[in-house]
Amino acid sequence: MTIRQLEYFCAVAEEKSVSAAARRLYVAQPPISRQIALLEKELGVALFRRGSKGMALTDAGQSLYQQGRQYIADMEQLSERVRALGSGVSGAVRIGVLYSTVPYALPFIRAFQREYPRVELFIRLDAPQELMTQLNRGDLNVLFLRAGTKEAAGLHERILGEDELRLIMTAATDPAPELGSVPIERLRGVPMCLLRSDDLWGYNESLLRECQRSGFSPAVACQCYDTPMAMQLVRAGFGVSFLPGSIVETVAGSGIYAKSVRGLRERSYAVLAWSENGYLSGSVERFTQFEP
Amino acid sequence: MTIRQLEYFCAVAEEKSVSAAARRLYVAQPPISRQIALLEKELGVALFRRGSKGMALTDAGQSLYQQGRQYIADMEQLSERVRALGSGVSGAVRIGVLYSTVPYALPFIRAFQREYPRVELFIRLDAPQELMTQLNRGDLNVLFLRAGTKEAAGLHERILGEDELRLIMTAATDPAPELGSVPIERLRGVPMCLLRSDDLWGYNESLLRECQRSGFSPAVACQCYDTPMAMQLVRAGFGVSFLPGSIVETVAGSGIYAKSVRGLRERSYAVLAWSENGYLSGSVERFTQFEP
DNA sequence: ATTCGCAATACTTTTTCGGTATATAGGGAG
DNA sequence: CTCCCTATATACCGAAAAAGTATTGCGAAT
Repeated sequence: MTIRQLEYFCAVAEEKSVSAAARRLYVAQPPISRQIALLEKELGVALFRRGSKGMALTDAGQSLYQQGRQYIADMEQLSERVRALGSGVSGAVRIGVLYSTVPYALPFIRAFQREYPRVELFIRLDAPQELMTQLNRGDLNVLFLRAGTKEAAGLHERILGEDELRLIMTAATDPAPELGSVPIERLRGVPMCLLRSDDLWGYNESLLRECQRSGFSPAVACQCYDTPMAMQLVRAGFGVSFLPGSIVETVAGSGIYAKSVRGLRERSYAVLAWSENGYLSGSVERFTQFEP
Repeated sequence: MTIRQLEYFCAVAEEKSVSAAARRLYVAQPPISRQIALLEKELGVALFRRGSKGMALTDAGQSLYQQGRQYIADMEQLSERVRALGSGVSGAVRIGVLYSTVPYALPFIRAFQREYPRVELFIRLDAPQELMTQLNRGDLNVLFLRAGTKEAAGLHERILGEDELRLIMTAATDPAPELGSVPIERLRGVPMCLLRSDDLWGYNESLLRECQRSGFSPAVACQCYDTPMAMQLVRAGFGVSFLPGSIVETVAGSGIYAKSVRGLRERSYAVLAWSENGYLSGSVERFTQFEP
């Protein structure tokens, strides 16, 4: 029993005529007769009562017709679903977002969602180490990260935007209260709350280099693992910290503000990253190539 | 997309290997590769990730596999259902039963039901004219009737059993209270409640003939259309009546009893009848041929 | 680096499927 | 009642598709 036999059969059942069905399907009449006969032989049932005024369904034919039509429709739907999945218009994308990339990630994700509303999106906000672990485990498909000067191993990266590194502080810890921007020399001896640098995608290393070019080493007050914690530390007066410019707006207020650092040329890049090896599903592929 | 392609695909998905699937399906390996490739081309999706350690499903493949297995199972089930319908092990039979054939009909139907429990049975008890109308309209498929000496037109008949015609009466209307059986001459002048004879399958005609052979005409008290009414009339003392022997037991009691009529040679045949022209579904065919 | 295993490709053979021509049956008109 | 018309079934042929055999190509493991 093949799909084609079912289609022929249903056409004949609807037209109540082999000839009419043949015309509708753009084939000759004998093949239809033959396939119907084969189907009947295989099932061991007469599906039609042959009369000179056309073909009428038997009980068995009636049953086959009702279910057969549904069956053919199911097949179409099945193909369509898989096709959609392959082309990326449906499926799922699991996204990991680093806190400081939120200003890039959210508009991107939103635009993608508008374009492909049938793709399920899962979003996880976490620290870079966690995100990487989950990417490698396959629990996440793509990450919004910060790229440093180094190339990350085993990752495809796509730059979404670049930011100036800005100093954030409270009024009490402002190294240059009288100026609109802070000369880098003023950072000498100022306690800083830095994000840990054992991940490849931070900006600490380059920051340290910049300070050393100015002839001093920064005073590290403490290190933390995520941006929100660093913000809390700054707010509590532990010291100052650095953030990419674009994220500053979302965390400013409540006693915290940002200034540029004159002489700090280092910039931070927000990137979309995904695994170099390993398989990308259609929807993930679409996501990585998506242009908002 | 064909069923065969789906089957090949599912086998490969399960074995995670083209070669293993080929062995399982008793075909060579290249056809499997080719059909998979064709399927992928048609759907525009990679269904497998090819590695030297076998084939692994992609997301699209995963989806197709889950639904495809179900789909194939559905096809099997579809075939089976139609086959069953054709062979008569499932389906429906609409049965009309004449009151006086109940002792034959019920055991027959019960035995059929035991043999083919998946066949739906609809049973209607009615007067012969009604039953015939419904048979001709196609509302009923088979009838349990009484056959007279005449052949019924347009009906196949199958004799299920024969009965002596017995006289039923109350003590007050017994024409021969002192005898165990009634000589036919005693019926002279005895009022009778007869079933109407304008149907072909009654026994009135032959009964009248028998009386006339004995030299008298029966005194007709009244005529009715169905056995239960005749019974009520007898019970109420309108007169005596005739019934096939086998039904007498089910209606005896409550003042009514039966006696043989000596000299009445006419017998009544319980028959299973179905339309001569017109199409018989598998289950109806089975029913008509059924031997309890 | 070599070899082994497995999937893909090239090519041949067989089967199946569709097309043309024709036979056959049933119904309606004269 | 006969003829004809319509519609389905059958016969046969050519084309397309599928399976089989042989071979290549690619990765991984030793």
